[in-house]
Amino acid sequence: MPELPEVENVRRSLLPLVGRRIVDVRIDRSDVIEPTTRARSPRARAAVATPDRLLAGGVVSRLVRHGKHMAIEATDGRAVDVQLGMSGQVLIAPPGQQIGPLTHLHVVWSLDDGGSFGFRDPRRFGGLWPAATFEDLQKVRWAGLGPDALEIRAEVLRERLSHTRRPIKVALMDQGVIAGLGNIYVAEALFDAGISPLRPAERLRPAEVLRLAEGIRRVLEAAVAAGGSTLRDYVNARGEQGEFQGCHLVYGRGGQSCVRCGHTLRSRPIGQRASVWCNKCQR
DNA sequence: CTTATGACCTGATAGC
DNA sequence: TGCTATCAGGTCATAA
Repeated sequence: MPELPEVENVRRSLLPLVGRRIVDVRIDRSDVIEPTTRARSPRARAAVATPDRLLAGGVVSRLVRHGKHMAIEATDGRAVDVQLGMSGQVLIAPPGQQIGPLTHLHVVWSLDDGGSFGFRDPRRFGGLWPAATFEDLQKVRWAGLGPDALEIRAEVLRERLSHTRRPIKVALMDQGVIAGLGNIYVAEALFDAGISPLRPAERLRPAEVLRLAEGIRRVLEAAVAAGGSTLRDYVNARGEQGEFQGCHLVYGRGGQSCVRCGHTLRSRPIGQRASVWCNKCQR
């Protein structure tokens, strides 16, 4: 999916929404709303997927990100948690323009200035989770998330890693441990820190956790500044691609040479996910 | 409790 | 050209 840098760029490109009133919500596919309740009856589904729960009539007050989640809040308190999953996009159209036509455009919000924004998700691993208030949203949807990766502190990370023997790569992918990293940025951060993805998390030494926390922040800050990574689908709300894919030092470079030492980068699945690292630089 | 596995979806690409 | 297999930025429920 969009990982933290991509979600942050979506958030920033959506900031023109703040202060706009939502005058209409068109729902083309109600099962992207609270998709975890997909098993419910059609009647219950319809009750969950109403314009009112999707901020109809409200004025957008804030866009808040935590990890890979983004909340859209209205001045009356209502909020919607947006999760992009693997292929989700939020797209904005200025006054006088249309978002589409596009396939898999599931929800479109119309604004008081004639603009609009929409939620698109071909693969439907993402979704929208309405809440009565932002506090409810945090309680129900965000309480299980670890601290945001962009601001991770070494002492906090050390505590979070100290109770699991899973490979560090797998632990960092767990949103309950630290929120925001996915397959790309875990690989890049571990390379930056010089730590093998296979190391049991609880066995990292304090100095290594310090390097790791710094590596995570450094990589994410650079990726945010570069507009995120576009491998295939990712675009921000204005439809612009990211540039950080050109800066990947290990992700997607299995079999090529390490930019630091020249050794051939190793590549094999860890925790069911493709992983690439340098055996010499990462210990 | 922690950890592993399959399921959920579509679409792009590689190989035959 | 057209078929099938594989893979992809991520969770989630369930089983071990």
